Amino acid sequence: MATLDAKRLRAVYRRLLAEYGPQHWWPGDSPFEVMIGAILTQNTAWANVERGLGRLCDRIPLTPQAILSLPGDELAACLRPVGYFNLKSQRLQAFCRAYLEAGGLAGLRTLETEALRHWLLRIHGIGPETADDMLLYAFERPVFVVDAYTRRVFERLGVLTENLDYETIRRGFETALGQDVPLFNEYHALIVRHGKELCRRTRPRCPQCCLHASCPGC
DNA sequence: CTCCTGTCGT
DNA sequence: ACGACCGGAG
Repeated sequence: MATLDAKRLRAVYRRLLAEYGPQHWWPGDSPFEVMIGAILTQNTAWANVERGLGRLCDRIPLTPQAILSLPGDELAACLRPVGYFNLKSQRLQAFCRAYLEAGGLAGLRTLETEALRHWLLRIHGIGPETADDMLLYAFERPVFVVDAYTRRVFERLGVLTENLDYETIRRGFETALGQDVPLFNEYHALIVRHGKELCRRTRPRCPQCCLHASCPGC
């Protein structure tokens, strides 16, 4: 991939921030809650995740020990509004086992970012995007999160070409933008907001889009 | 590529 | 009645 244009990426960021304002993603929750939220929100609307977490919260404290003590089918029942509840019940418990084995937050925090990333990716149910969500929003590591919205928005803008693999895109953004945690945090949140509301897969609302003037896709 | 699944907006 | 949802595994 040709090097991403840093000025272009910053211009897009400024425009999105001016349009939507700060998104305040995951500011108040504990790192552990951010991590389980990252698993539950896989291909799932966040509103449904909040319902699932609320039901779980009513039943047990949100700790790895309590989540592991709950029988898998009862955990799945709490997670029903989330969708994929049987899968996510298993993924959540697999994550909690690994989390405790690693010595919890205190143990994980000592790892370098690359080592922590590889540790996360070895857990069943954690792929590149979920791992990077955790690295950025729970551990505040300078990792740019790439998701389906990122691909769609920047392909339409002519910044990305199709069929680029995850790592290529992630490194492209990180190289262009520098290691800036607050920027990565806000940028990803803005991309999600924009992809959801305006730059939708079908029938994108191009006439209302704040990036319309600089977008060759419409 | 297919499966996993409830909930929302259109 | 759909399609889409802050994806990942087989």
